[in-house]
Amino acid sequence: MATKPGSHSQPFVRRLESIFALSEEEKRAIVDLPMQVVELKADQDIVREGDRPSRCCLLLDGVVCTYKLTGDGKRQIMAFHLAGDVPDLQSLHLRVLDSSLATLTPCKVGFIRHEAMRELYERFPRIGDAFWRTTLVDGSIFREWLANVGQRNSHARIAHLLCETLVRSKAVGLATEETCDFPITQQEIAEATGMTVVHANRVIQDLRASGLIELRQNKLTVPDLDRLMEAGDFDPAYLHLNEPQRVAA
Amino acid sequence: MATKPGSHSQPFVRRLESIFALSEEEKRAIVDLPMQVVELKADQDIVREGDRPSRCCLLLDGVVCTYKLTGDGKRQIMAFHLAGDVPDLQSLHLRVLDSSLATLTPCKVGFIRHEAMRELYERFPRIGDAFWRTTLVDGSIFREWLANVGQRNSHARIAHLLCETLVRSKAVGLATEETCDFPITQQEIAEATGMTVVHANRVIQDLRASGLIELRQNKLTVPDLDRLMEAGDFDPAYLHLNEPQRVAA
DNA sequence: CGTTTGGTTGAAATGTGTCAAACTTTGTGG
DNA sequence: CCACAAAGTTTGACACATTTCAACCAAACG
Repeated sequence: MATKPGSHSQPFVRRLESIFALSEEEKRAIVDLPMQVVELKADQDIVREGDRPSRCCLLLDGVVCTYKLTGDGKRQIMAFHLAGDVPDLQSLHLRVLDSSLATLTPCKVGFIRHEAMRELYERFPRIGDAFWRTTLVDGSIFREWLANVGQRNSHARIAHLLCETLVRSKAVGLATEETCDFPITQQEIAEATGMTVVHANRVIQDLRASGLIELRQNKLTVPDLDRLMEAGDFDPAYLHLNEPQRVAA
Repeated sequence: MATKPGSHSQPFVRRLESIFALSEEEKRAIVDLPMQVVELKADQDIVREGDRPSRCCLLLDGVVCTYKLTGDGKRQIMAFHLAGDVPDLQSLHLRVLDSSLATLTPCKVGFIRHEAMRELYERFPRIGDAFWRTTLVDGSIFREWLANVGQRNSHARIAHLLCETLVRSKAVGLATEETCDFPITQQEIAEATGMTVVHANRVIQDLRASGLIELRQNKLTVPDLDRLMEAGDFDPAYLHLNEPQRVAA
């Protein structure tokens, strides 16, 4: 529960660097952000729709999801977040949260006060651009998920989700060539892809049977990513990884 | 095709004001943005996925949609845009477009060079905040659409879409109490809600039959918005309209 | 170990898609 | 201003993907 700077926010820097080029000075300023580090159990809400938080949540370890509940109690998972993500960065400019945030695994998170974030990006405008850009990448991912759920059949939907998870894990150094952690239940896969657990289960079995994936014990292995990408109609462009940036000022 | 400032961008100011408080000086600076005004026919692409534009598109009149095509040629419409929107504002920070933009009606658009936008918000940081905020509101809408398509049944999906259109139209002064323009075909409704035209048609007939909507000749009338909101599980919070802002500096 | 959580299975019900045709409105050129 | 074409809407019959419900099994865990 200590409020102190330190090497905690290293994953944050790594994540920003996966989509934006930062100078040493900028990285140092980010690492020095004061934050309150907290350990959380699995399946706990961090913030809820309707809250008006005064701080952002930096995920340091574990997996978190953004979700909404519909009127009749069904849950749509809108994003899975990995270490280094700030899933509610948008709360800097949107007073009231429009979705909730929950842990899926035990997590370590750092809470950073909005003022600290604002001071940081006012002092370093390029960090402001980097923050803006990450929220835009998040938006791009929501669009892709919308297309995924709206237009693709159940097999492609799940294949697409698995591709994304592996590619993003690799981008932040959380995966080997063909394997990454996958501590996500079939129930949660179903909620992310807009189908029933029962159906998600049958689809996963099909994907396994066709040799596209191995998925067990919280591990995802993709022996042939190209083939899974084909099956999931997956093109990583929407992740906006490693696009050349404007040169630092 | 004139490159000139003028009163064209008035809708833009109105749109920004619907979610952000601007000073007179800031408004003037926005209205003075140099832009190239162009008239477009219906059903034309403005920019395409994969493009690397050097300018943004400000919609001055008409209706535009953001969409993606999946591998097998199906189209997901991800947003409808009204006068005052800048549907590709994100291109300021995302080099490569991840979705396409097409007119649905004849349109008047103003193209504004990225440099001009950047100069503007570097000179007026609060305008930068306003821009950032509009992209965040867009993101919030994508999330809601994701929940809509992923979790709600077909009747609620369409009811929700119609609620949103009416509420947003009202917010920018494009609607009376219960009626707004609706120059959107059933095919397009279907593509926005992830169903077939045939099914969308049957649902619309149901909604008409239960007296929830009148929808014909490019006009949408909602005699009892509360009832339609109920049917569509619609809560306008995600539009982030008129939230109190931080006071101008 | 027993209990809980997550995964798997089967059979039946149903919402939505498909296909193909007809109808209606809108727009356009003669 | 009519006639025609094009675009959009509506209909019916049928196929099928997905949900529902209910039970069972397997793994994880204190």
